[in-house]
Amino acid sequence: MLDKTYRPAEVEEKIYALWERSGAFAADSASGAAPYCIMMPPPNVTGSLHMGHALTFTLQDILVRYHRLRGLDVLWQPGCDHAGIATQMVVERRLEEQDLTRHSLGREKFIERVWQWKAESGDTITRQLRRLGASPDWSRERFTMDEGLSAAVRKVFVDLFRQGLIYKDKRLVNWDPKLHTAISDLEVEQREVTGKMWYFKYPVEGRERQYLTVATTRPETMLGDTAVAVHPDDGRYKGLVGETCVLPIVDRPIPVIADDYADPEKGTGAVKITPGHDFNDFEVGRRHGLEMINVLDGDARLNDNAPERYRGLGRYEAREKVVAEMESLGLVERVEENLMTLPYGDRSGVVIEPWLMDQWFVDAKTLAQPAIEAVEKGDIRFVPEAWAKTYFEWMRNIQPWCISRQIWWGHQIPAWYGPDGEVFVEFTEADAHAAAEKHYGRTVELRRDEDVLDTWFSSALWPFSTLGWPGETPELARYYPTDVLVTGFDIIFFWVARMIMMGLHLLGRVPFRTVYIHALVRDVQGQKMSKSKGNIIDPLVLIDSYGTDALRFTLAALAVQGRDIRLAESRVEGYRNFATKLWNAARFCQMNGCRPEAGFDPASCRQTVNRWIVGHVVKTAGRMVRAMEAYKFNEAAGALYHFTWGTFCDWYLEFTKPVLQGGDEAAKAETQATAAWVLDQLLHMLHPFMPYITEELWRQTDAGRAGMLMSSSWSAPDAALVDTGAEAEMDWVVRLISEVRSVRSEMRVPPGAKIPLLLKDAGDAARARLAAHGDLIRGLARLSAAGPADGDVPRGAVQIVLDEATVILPLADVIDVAKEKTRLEREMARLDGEIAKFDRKLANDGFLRKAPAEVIAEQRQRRADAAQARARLDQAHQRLAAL
RNA sequence: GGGCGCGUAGCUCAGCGGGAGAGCGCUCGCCUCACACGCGAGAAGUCGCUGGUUCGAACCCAGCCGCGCCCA
Repeated sequence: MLDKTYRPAEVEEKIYALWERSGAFAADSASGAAPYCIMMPPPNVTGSLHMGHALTFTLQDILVRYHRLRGLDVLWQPGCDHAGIATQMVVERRLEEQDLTRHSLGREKFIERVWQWKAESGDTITRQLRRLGASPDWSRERFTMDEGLSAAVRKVFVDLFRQGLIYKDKRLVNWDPKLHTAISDLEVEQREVTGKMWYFKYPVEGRERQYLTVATTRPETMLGDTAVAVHPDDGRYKGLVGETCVLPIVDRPIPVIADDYADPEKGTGAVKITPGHDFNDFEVGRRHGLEMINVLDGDARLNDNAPERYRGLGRYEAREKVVAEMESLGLVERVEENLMTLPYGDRSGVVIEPWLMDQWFVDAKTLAQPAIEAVEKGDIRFVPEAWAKTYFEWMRNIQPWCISRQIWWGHQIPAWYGPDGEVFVEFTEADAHAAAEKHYGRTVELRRDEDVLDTWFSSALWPFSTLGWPGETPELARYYPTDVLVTGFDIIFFWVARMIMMGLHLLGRVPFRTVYIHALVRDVQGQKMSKSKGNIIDPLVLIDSYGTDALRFTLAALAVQGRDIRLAESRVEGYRNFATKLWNAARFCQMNGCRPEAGFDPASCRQTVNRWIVGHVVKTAGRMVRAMEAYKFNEAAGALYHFTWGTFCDWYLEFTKPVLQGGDEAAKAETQATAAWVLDQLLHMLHPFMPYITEELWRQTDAGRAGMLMSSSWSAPDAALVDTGAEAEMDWVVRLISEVRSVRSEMRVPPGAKIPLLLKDAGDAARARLAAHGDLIRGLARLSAAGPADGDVPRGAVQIVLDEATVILPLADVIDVAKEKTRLEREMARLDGEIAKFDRKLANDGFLRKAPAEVIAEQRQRRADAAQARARLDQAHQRLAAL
């Protein structure tokens, strides 16, 4: 016998172990079934489970469990990402505690420490994924730093280099002065801050007391100025173009140049140009062949290119000193408050410096072209479709991708330099030596490039490197292209776009056919969850309180396309209650001998209630399947929730009570088998959403079952099983009972009191229905008797209109005739309003001419129904008045 | 500045051309033999504003107001 409540903590661990041990997660590439593959977005090894993970992995697990049940050979490929910068930061912080730095340790020892750390705590996230009930093929787990995946990275680097798609270039990059590495544009966060705008006067050479005023938010960079630019059409400065300014403090002559970049509307219209420290200025510098002076070092301190008294100062100290000095020179015109955006490193949180240096780049523009076309042609579909726009927007304006990082943890770039700086990009060191020997005609010392690659470079290969590429493995042939990629919009650029580019370029085929983009999980106020705000909801805490299934169901029910999820704990609690409800429905079935019957055919049901519930199962299954195919998780969850609670529990199980306790053995046996079948269908349909409780119920409701629920198979029952007659009949019963209950409650009839019911003016169908379902109507409406009214209507009765019939409840003791009259009058007035509305519509010539015939017919029917009800109410009213 | 999205019941949100819905909360009544993590009944909304298209608009279009996100 099942316990009274479901206790997830006692079930989940046990069930997960059963699943995993059985091998049910594993893909079977030898099976004859069609393949279905999802690549798990690899979480950081350093990571621990947060709400975003909970959502994305829940949705993926729903998809893979659903497709397994549908009989497909499912591969959900798991693994972790080495997360270069993040992981290195964690390990460095740990070293700090022991007064060590990575430099004191040396590269090799440091890398050892990182691997050590990964071995100790790298499985935290995968352990937590197991608690979520995730069912990937763990036997195929991969790590981006695995030898196989690393070899793929080296091969891609070498190939792209030879194709000219990877190159080394001296450009301005985003330099993180705290982490001492370049980062890509995407790793830079633009934050709005209030700063100052200083207006500096630069003296014009050879013109006494004449100045050009330039505005700057970063005074310290003036030490690297190499020009002042004005707009070519700006009349104010016409005569100055070609002249020379004397850069104050530095005393360097710099030209006044004409360039469109200078905006006459902004500031003074004259702008200082620092090509070494500003992206826009860099372009201006290129156009005019300006000198590019770098005045900062890797710590963002002033270097030897600055005047001696500035050297070694931090950028902010230098700023103060420059301002002070300009002031003492009388060259500060004014200072204003200024709202501006500053670039911050997303990991370090410090202001990024544009810094001129040699870095490796991917020619993203070339790779983007086919990737854009793939989405345009529909080879890849975004769900919701709107995200394709975001994708196009970025892809069409894509910049060279800076892929080198000045850190140690990651894939070291396979490039070696000869004594004269000649570069040899090769798959191995031996190859590099061979190439160098060929080049120089002798053996030379080679120095390997110190840098490692952006982590996203290896993630971009994930959909095929995990399948054994560049080897031609059976897995690659079978599972690539994968079916769907499930992820958040925040990494469309970081990851999705790059996988598409790499997949198309290297394999000639898209990596996935569909990209499902889900929402962000926010708190109830709609705030993004973050540690600093302290509004984090820990999924593991929710799991501890309410069970994994409740959390999963909540996330699915809230996963509406195109809208962020505001997570309130009360929702999780509500779905925990739902799990308990399901549990108790199963308990009821069990207590009443409803055991699954082998070979049960729902089409063979004779009992109306059973034919009715079977039809509902069919409809629910249809809704669920359609929703799943459209990635409308909320609709699938909603359909299952409403059927389970609102139909199966609220009505069907109540309907079965008289039968199950009655003496008609045939009806009883059929009902037991049907109830068991319905529950069985429910367990299958709910399993992807609530895997633990459904699996546990599967085990407990029938000891004789052969396998596990997760490995069983399910297909939607035949649509032909819907019996519209049974539907109309039971719908009538439901309406009758609901009406009676409503009146009882309104009239304050004590819940325990049994009252008689009479049905007046009923047609044959209604009379038959009342007779057929008398037992359950009496039980659920708490009636002493229910039968047709043949004689006069008793005095002091409440009257309810039900289609053509009137339901009479003689309640002489409790009824207040005046109040009852008012109630009927209110109801009649409401119907009059409705009828008038229909009449207006039906009198409208335009409506009759242009509206579809079925809409007109429907309006006519509804008018007729309303009129009938109105007439019955009128009769009821007259009967009351006659009292 | 450019782009995207959102304003529907107290809260969180479905619905996106022909009858205003759900969950939570609230009110009333019930320990009714599966379930009080429950059962039954109910109250509650000029569907942001203004105009347009249409026989018909919460739904389509335009403008406005408010909010959010992304990119410069």
